[in-house]
Amino acid sequence: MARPPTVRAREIVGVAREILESEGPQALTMRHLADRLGIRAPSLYKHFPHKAALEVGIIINGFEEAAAAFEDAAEDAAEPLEAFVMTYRAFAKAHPHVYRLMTERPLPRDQMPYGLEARTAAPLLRATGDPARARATWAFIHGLTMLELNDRLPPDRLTESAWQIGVQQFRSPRSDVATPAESEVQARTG
Amino acid sequence: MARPPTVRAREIVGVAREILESEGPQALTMRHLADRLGIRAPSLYKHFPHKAALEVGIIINGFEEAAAAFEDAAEDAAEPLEAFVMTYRAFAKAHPHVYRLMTERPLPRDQMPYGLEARTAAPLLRATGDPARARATWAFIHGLTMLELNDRLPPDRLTESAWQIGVQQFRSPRSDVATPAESEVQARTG
DNA sequence: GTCTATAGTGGGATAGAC
DNA sequence: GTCTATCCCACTATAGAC
Repeated sequence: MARPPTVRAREIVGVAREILESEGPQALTMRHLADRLGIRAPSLYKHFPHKAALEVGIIINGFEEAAAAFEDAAEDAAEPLEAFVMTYRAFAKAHPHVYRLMTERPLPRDQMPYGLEARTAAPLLRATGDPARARATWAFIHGLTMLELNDRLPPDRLTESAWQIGVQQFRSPRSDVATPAESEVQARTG
Repeated sequence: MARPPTVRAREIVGVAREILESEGPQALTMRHLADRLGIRAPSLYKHFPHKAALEVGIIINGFEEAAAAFEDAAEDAAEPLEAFVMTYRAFAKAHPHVYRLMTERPLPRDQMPYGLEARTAAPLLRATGDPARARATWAFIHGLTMLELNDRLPPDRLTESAWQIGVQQFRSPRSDVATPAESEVQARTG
């Protein structure tokens, strides 16, 4: 949020996130949220100009939690990429609807605390060593995560193998093939 | 579809897909579709029991088009994986809303023509050589595709590098690290 | 910060006549 | 296969009083 949210706004975001996580996005209506809070729907508009602002609050909340989890996982990890992937998968599985909100639309960067995106991306950046490589690795992780969350894959054992293969491939740069043009170092990885 | 669709049903699906592609999912309403067809909304229910059945028609339509494109791309390709990725990206970019419909929910396999899923998956399976490897590769391609479609990545040059790195990694199995347990051969890759 | 009341819009789906 | 008429649902948002 551009301006720091009030205590009450934070409470409302918390309840909104609970509704989203436990009942799904269709259930996150202004009426339902108000019911849960014991107030009337129109009162919510004193705290948030529109529903989208409320969702931005949930997104920020999710990023803060994810960033902390990724940082914890990176501490003293013998295999940083494995540790990251495990934590990432666990976060998405535990909060599928929040995860979708965080990844399915353009990030509202102008309404987010400065540095939060970079902080969340930092552990993977360190584990991969290069911003472009980090993005490719993230794409793999995100892709398999979404296919799992959306129940899109046949229920077989291949998915676990795919996770292993992907981590294996991205763990460190290949030494047996010529590498493409070195990508410039850049902090922002998203 | 379980039963072969009538000619009229096919026409309706075609128009529905046009609406979806050109105006987005919110625009795909029974009323709007009926307007385009010059009929009334209730009449649509003589052709489809509910809106979901109409969407299944669009999904099948999309798979048939994608499968044909992938097969064309695989013919005489010196670099099968590069060729596949180029075609896949182009399909998703040309039909973003159809692509989302095809990947964002469980496949309605029982309502689809037999073999269509496998046929669509075959070119990537051949390019990667192994079902589990194919799934990992697909996850990377799908992940980066979705992040691009959803405008989720910062507008920098890293994304093109990420595409290159991913293709490089998955082009052939690594020879410089020990491989994990060999995954069993299985045709169904999704 | 909360309320009541309500405007305005949109959606999916059905009954029954022709 | 199409129609008319209609039901019932849901939503965001605003005005104005307390």
